[in-house]
Amino acid sequence: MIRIHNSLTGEKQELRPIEPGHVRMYSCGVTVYDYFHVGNARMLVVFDMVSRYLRHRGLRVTYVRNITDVDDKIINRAREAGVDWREWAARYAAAMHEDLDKLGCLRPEKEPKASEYIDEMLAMIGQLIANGYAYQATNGDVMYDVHKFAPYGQLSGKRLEDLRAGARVGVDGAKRDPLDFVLWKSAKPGEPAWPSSWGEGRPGWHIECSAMSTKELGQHFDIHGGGLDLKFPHHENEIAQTCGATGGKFAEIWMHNGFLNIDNEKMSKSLGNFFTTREVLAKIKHPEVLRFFLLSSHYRGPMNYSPDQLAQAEAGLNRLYTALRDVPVVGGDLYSPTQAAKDFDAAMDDDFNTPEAIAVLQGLARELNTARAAGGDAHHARLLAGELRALGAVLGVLKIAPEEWFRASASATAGLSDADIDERIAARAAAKSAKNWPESDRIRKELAEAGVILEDKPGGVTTWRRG
RNA sequence: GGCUAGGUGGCAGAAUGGUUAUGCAGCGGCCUGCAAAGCCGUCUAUGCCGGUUCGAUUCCGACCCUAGCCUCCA
Repeated sequence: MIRIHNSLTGEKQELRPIEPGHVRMYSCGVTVYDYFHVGNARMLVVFDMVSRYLRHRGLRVTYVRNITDVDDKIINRAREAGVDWREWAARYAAAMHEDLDKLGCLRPEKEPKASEYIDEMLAMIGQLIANGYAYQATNGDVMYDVHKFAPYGQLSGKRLEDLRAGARVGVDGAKRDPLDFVLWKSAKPGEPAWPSSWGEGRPGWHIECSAMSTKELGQHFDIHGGGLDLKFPHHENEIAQTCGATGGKFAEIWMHNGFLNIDNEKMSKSLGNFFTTREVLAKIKHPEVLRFFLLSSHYRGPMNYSPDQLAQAEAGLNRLYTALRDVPVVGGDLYSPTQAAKDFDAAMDDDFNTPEAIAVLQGLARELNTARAAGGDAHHARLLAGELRALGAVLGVLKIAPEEWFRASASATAGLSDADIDERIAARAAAKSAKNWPESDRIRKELAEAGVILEDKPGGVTTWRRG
């Protein structure tokens, strides 16, 4: 039984797909106005992990993650650069795919772009007006009338009075209520616009997700996810829109991932404390390091980004790859579900407890190290290695050959080449056979200073890895 | 001010009404020419004050602190 924390109720509930055996899930993707930052990466990796795990448990998954390509930020950036907004969005959508591929995120079944769903948005807005939930304001914008939707605030636990008491909502003269939000913005010169019954204009951000999710998954589906900061107002507004237009149910379970902070503060442009995923990927040994780090803490809690944390993630992964090292894989990985596999599933079944699942992997590594030690059970070791790889794959890690992992370097260009290293090792082997220990140690130290660690194995074999 | 989440050992991070995850780091041992890796052992913890209980880190209440949302934001 898979249990998931539902933001709507604040409690864990059993996942019972509306259509038996088939989970339909949607997550709000990124706005492609720039390279996405590591905070975005957390959300993308988290929901990729969710979809991978549900598939691992034998469920069919239809995962839809949108691309927001109609947005103020895109329009402004494109204008500053003197580029067409479509071209600008396409450029960063392509970059996003490159980085996501590196991070091991599978492509969702559908990746709708907002600009291709204008008709669906207009239809939904029309329905909202017909149902009495929306109105055209004096400035031409079409607004959602939050008073009319009784459950408004249910997801975020906010009441309209409390929101107003906040007194931080700017008063817009065109709105009946400061909390009303825009569905359709009337056209401004030089901005993208589409014709509509309410005049030329473009969609508001919130209506995009309602229209795309309804079109691709139907109005009633299983899981809707996104970052915690989208809970209010974005997801609250999505509920108001979809339920207001269709009169039916929307997502059964709402999932929100916590923030990735820097120095215990949320990343933000104003504080200048954010990193793009692209620049982080360039600094680490392998993309799996970032992915492993992002999954090393429970998805709902906050976590802190720091180089030290990445180093710890690399160390953890090192241990797992070390266990897999030199264990022959014959005809693909052998997988025989054991207690560890059951423990892994039990941890993941409980609201995707990836830290505990990783602990199971570490336990498996220990078992594997024992089995493959001199005098151990080589056949058992192969089974364990296959299992470790299979479970790692569910989290999207341990996907490369151990040798590749150990030869990878955080700084791809600097340092010694593989051939250089082999040459020094040969020189050291000669010194060793002459029992010239000072020379042997000198070479080892020299390599260590270049970031290469040597390991003498039984039988006079020396292997190396980049630290 | 309103609402929400959280405060666990040197670091990160789970779990749990009583038997002290996991990884990194440290210490001791085995192994090694010496190392590295591995294995074995081992030291550090549950913000503060009350309450319930045979017993609370875990449940309840107050307090302190932190973060987030209330405005675009994963």
